[in-house]
Amino acid sequence: MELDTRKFKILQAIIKNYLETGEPVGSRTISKYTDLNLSSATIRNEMADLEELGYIIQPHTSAGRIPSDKGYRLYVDQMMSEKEEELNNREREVIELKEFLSEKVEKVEELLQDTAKLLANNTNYTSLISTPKYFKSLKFIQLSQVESGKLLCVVVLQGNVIKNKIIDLNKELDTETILKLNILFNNTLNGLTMEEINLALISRMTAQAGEHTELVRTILDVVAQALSGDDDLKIYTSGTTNIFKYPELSDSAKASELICTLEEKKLLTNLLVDKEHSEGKGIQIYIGAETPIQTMKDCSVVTATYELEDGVSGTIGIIGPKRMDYEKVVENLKTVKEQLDAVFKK
Amino acid sequence: MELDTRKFKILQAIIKNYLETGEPVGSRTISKYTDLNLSSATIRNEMADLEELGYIIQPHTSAGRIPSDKGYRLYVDQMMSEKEEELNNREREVIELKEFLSEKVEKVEELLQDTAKLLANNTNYTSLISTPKYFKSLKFIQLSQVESGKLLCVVVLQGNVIKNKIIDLNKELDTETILKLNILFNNTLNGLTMEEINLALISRMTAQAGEHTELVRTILDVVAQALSGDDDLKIYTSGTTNIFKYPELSDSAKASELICTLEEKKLLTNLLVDKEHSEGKGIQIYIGAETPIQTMKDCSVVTATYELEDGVSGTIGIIGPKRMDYEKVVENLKTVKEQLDAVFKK
DNA sequence: TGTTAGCACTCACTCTTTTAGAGTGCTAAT
DNA sequence: ATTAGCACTCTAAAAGAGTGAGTGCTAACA
Repeated sequence: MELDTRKFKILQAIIKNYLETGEPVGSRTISKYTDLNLSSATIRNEMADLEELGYIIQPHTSAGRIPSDKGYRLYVDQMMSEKEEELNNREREVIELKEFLSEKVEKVEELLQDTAKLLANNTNYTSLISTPKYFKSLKFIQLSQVESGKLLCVVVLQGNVIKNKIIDLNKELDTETILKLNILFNNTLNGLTMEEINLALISRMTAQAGEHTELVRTILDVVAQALSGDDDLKIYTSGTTNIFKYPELSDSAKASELICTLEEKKLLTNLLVDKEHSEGKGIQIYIGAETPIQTMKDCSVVTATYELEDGVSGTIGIIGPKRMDYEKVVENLKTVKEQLDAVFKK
Repeated sequence: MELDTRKFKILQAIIKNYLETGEPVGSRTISKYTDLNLSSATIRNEMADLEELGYIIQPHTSAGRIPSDKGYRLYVDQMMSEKEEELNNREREVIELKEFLSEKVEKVEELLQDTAKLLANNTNYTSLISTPKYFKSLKFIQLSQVESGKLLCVVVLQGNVIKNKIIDLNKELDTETILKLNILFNNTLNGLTMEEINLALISRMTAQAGEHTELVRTILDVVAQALSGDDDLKIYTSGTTNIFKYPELSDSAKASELICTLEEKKLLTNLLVDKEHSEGKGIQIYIGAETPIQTMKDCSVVTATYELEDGVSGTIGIIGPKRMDYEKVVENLKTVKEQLDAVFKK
């Protein structure tokens, strides 16, 4: 049995209607509100076929049909039109966003949090956003003695991201030595990435350091830590409570589980890696069981990746019920993505 | 009508029982499970009095009684015994905590987050913790040129808290000038607090700066920002979903409202200031409507303040239903507070 | 005078039954 | 191939009945 044009149309109508109303849709509704001019009985036959094909589901015998995961999949892959009429509204949104975002480019964290909040408010779903994985290369390093026995080590990375650490010295250092170390580090490592700092370089440095070999090693550790940027990955969420707007998610058990997942940010990293379901343009859609996070199997997740430069990127995402307004969400994500790209490039 | 010993005992029995069971408690229960040897009828009479006095409430005509806010207040103020037997258990807990905490003193943020998690797990309520308001005085300042036209400004505060900012210069600076500025700032401002940096000092500095007056001003702004520490106040929450364990909080509307409040960390700052209900030892208990946050009027909140040094402190708190196990919560908070004090003093 | 037994009464809860409505599947006619 | 018609299914909401915990009041008692 194949999906002919009529079945396709009917399926589309069912899904559209369900997305709008959130109620299972019956044959009569489709019969009335499509231009197919078919009686409900005919629709019923087709629906039975569609169910057999796995695109729709009957919650119980005497209910209408709702889309299955497979149905949704088909919808987002083939049915979601990018309506041109909506561009108008969209354009307005873009501008608002721009104004909103450009106010405070300073504090990246705050910017991201606000962006998440904006997204959550706009869509009425839960949003999440991860800090970008910045900076691959070293730009500048500054060592200075804060007080006796304490060496302040400031590392500036490409993209003007700054890390610092105070190192406890076991002996005193004179100003001259510190100056020398500063020059040594900056001359040797400037512009290099984690990978480019190899053993050859390191041994050259330790050789030059003379009696301060140990210290150089310690400082290199700090640099490594900074470059790895492991501990920088932060994930912000917003609009958690929006899930209560959707009865299918808001019973105590499910809500609790979901909110728990959102609180344990670490669990969310899975969402930020997988690119399997990417559909060009850096938008990924996970429907139901497709999501890499078990607890979200009753949700859909849409993510987008914003980029600063090659390979330096973060992720924004929306989590909502499977019957979310995918078009709106994708629109919003695209807009925000563009805005973020723009802001960071500046 | 006064609260004689018998009424006191009965009230205590009612509250204890209610805290344990979570069910309204009836006269028969009290009659059986106290050593007063009174019939249920007598208890009923007393209960009627206690209700008139405002200590207990009847949810509906044919239900037992539950404590009112006033009743809880009396309980935490006068009935909560610090049972010595519990000290044993407590001692064990302390040690566990110590091991747990001493692992990672490095990353304060992580430490606090983990502490919050620990508290939430231990108590089965929601926990919150605020970063300490550090550092009042300036320890060290370091200016250095990262690349042409960009000046890196690192400010180290008492307590080794580090802030940095990159300043865009409108003109080039030579190494000598930067050195001079470094010396100027460190000599003039070292060890001073926000308040001590007065206009006299500032004008002296700008005078000495010569053509770089404007730059000095900019740097002073950075210093001021760092010293104010406004943007440092962070609040972490954990165990949000624990509220679902308490039916009186977990209906959709209330839970949503609560979680929303917890998400909007800014709203929580109110909890961290007010000291009105402090009961020695830095433990504050807010019952129901007493809390400064409207949305928590069905909860009780217990907070403790941990201190680094005079006036430098943060707050830990527990949010739960009014029928929370106050003794346990207070124990836990005390323990954690002590641990944090110890860790930070080290 | 304080305490108690006894009893009628209240009210939330649970369980069952009823009803209404939406929607289906099947059959026979077109 | 499509449709009208009808019996059937199932949910959700409403209505009703029974249960039990707990009360308030009264009258008797020590």
